Parts: sequence; structure tokens; C-alpha cells
Amino acid sequence: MTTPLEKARRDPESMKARILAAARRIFGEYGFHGTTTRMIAREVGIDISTLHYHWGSKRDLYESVVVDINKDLRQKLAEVEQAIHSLPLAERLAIAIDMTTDYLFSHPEVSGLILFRYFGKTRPAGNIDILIPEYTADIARSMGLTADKKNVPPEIKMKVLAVMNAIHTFISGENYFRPMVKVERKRYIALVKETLKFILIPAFA
Amino acid sequence: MTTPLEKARRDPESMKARILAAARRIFGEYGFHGTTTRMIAREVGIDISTLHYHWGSKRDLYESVVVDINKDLRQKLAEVEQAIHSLPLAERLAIAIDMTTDYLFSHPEVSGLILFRYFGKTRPAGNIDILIPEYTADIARSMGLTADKKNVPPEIKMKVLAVMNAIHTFISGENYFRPMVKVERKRYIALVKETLKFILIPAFA
DNA sequence: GTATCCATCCATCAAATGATTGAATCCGCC
DNA sequence: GGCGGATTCAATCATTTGATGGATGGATAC
Repeated sequence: MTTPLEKARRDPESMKARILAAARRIFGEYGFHGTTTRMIAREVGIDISTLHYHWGSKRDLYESVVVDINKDLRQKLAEVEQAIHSLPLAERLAIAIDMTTDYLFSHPEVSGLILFRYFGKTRPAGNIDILIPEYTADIARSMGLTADKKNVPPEIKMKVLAVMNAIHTFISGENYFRPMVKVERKRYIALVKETLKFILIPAFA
Repeated sequence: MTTPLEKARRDPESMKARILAAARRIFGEYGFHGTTTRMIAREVGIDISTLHYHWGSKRDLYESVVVDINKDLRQKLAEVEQAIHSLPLAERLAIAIDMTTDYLFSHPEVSGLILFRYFGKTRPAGNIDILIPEYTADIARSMGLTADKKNVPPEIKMKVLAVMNAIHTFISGENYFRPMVKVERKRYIALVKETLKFILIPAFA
């Protein structure tokens, strides 16, 4: 059986895909409760009934967005790993930071969605969300923190989480932080990379 | 003129204060749009009209919560500064991390509220939120990063932001992260401190 | 040509939600 | 006791919001 998400990912021109793309952006900015199906439909230029026709309930659409975004991110992380796998650790980290931040700055809804899921609850409380495959293990290995991907100890997982969070917060918080430091977008992106390297490289390399 | 917030802060037994406390918790967990006035009223055990009587609109209450929380946090940071101001840098950092995380773990709504404000938009878009006094400058000085509190350069502000974000994410993300690392609450708190020190001390000391 | 299926929109619904009104009730004070 | 303001609640409103039903158009199959 092909799910709506699979169809949408196969054909980016399709209505399903256009709705999904708009939903990613808006859920990423406003979160689940801050987003209305009408906002998404308006963004696409369609009626809400068309949205429901393609994706079912708002929650269904949201869950598809979460899965979609996690697929993208996982693939990107694999790419990064490919690019760095044979370099010395400090360099590995620097390049991984550059690549990851570039990717996320061009898809900020990814960071937004992930942070919303980490820090906020959604109503109704029921079925505690979708199973998201963890990639802490992959990142841990990629950073040379563990050999055994199956059994990553808590301390290592926490370090990986700290790294991922540090990146996401700067991406998703741009609207708040950039006025605080009073710089243009390009400069902000450079500052983010610089700051992340300043903090992360001494700790891990 | 005394604002409702001032009254509430003066008398923690008052209805105003009880509503404010419940609002902090629930806004901190669910964000602005995920929270309904009925949720807050139910938590306090009162009617919604009583809530509106004391605090005006939902947005008014939310803004009071934000101001309230920022007052608390600013005061806590002053306390921390007092406790560490004459110590060597590495020690200063370690103690600041301990004190701050302890405080935030006992008031997780503070981290929740702050992160929601950083990363999410609220509708309607209008009046781009309340003026929150920045304390990046104070923290920067406290960390020995700058002498001039008036003119903190962007790179320094970014470093301070990274530090604060690192802490808040672990606090507010506990519900998500703790199942990931599979530890009890006490152990999680210890892990957070340990991880923060591992990452931050080498960078700054 | 017409039957069938897919996609889309208009109209509408029911529930949730923010907010108000007006009638009690409480409480200090004369 | 009783006056008067402050507080609380039940009832109700208007709007927003998630969702659906039914009609319409268009492509494709037969």
C-alpha cells in the first residue's frame, strides 16, 4: 500500500506535495496548535476540504509532516557522514557543522518542527506521538564517540543531544536572536557557525 | 498605579497569584495557542469569568506571565552572580551551571515559556511581543567575556545565547529526552549538569 | 456517448474557545 | 444589622476552527 506521504514524496508537483510543503512551513513556524488548516489551505490557494480530502485530519497531516521531515533530516545526516568519514575529528566536526547549518538554514521548518516536538505538548494528550527513529546513535558514531551503535550509553546520547539542540536553536530562533545581535542574515549565519565551532570543537576534539 | 502583576507578586495567596501560577505552568507546557483559558481556570478550580475578571484577555495574562517569569529569572541570575563573582572562571562556570539548572528544574515552566517565545510565532502577528530586558550583557560580564556592559559585541552575545539555550533545552525537553536516554529523573538532572560542564567549560575556561 | 473515478469547491455543521453580562455572594466597615 | 464595593459563578454570545456532504468539472475507460 502506498501512503499519501509516499505519493507526495514521489511527485513534488502534486497537490498532496504542495499541501505537505505548505504544512511543513506553517507547522514549523506556529506549531501544531498555532496552525489552522485554513492557514495551510490559504497558503496553497485551495479550499480546506481539498486539504482534508488529501490528508485526512489535521493531526494526520501533522504526523505526515513530522515523518517527512525526519526522513529528510536522516538522509541529510547520512550525506554529512559520507563527506566527513575519513577526516580527523576536529575537521570532521567543523565540516559537519557547516553542512548541517547550511541545510537547516535553507529548511528552517525542520528545526522548528523538531523543537516544537521536543518542548511542547499537544492536546489531546493521547497516543504519545509518532515513533521517530533516533539518530543519536548514528551521530555518536560519526563523531567517534562510540563504536557500538546498538548500545550507546546515556552520557554519549546527552552529548549528541546537546550538539543537535545547539544547532536547531540558532536556526529556529533566528527571528528572535538576530535582532538581539543586530546583524544581517548572512552575518548571522556566519556567526552561528563560528559560535558552534567555538563551543563544540574544544569539548570533543 | 499598581498593575495586576505587582499585586499578584506581592500576595502569593491571592486569586490573582494563583491564576498566574497556573498560567505559568500551562503556558509553559502547551504554549500560547495550545493553552485555553478553560485549562487554566480548571487547574485553579474557578470559572473562566473569574480569570478574565482578574487578568483581562488571554493575551494580557500571557504577557503578564512572560514578564513575571523574566523577573524571576533575572533575579535568580543576580543571585548566581553574587555567589560566583570572585571565583576563578572554570569554577564560576561549574557553579553557575549547578545553580541555574537546579533552579530551572524546579521551575521548568520558565524554560518552556522562554523557548516557546524564541522559536514559535503567535497569531495575530501584530505588536511584536513585549519588550524583554536582555540579560545577555549581565551574563557576558559574569562569565568574564566583556568588561563593557553597554556594548557587547555580537560574537559574545551569541556565545551567551548558546549557553542559555543549552540549559533551557535540557530542562524543557526532559519529557522527550529522558525516555531517550532511559534514566530516572535524579540521574537525568545529574547527566544534564555533567553534559553542560563537559561542553561549556573547555570552550570558555 | 456515457459511466466511472478523481479532484475541487461551496455551503454548512458541531464543537471549542475567548469573552461578556447580570445575578448572586462574600467581606470589611460604619 | 446593613451598606457598598469586590469577587465569583452560571448562562450566554460571537467567532474560530476542524470537519463533512453534496454538487460540479474533467479526465479516462468502455
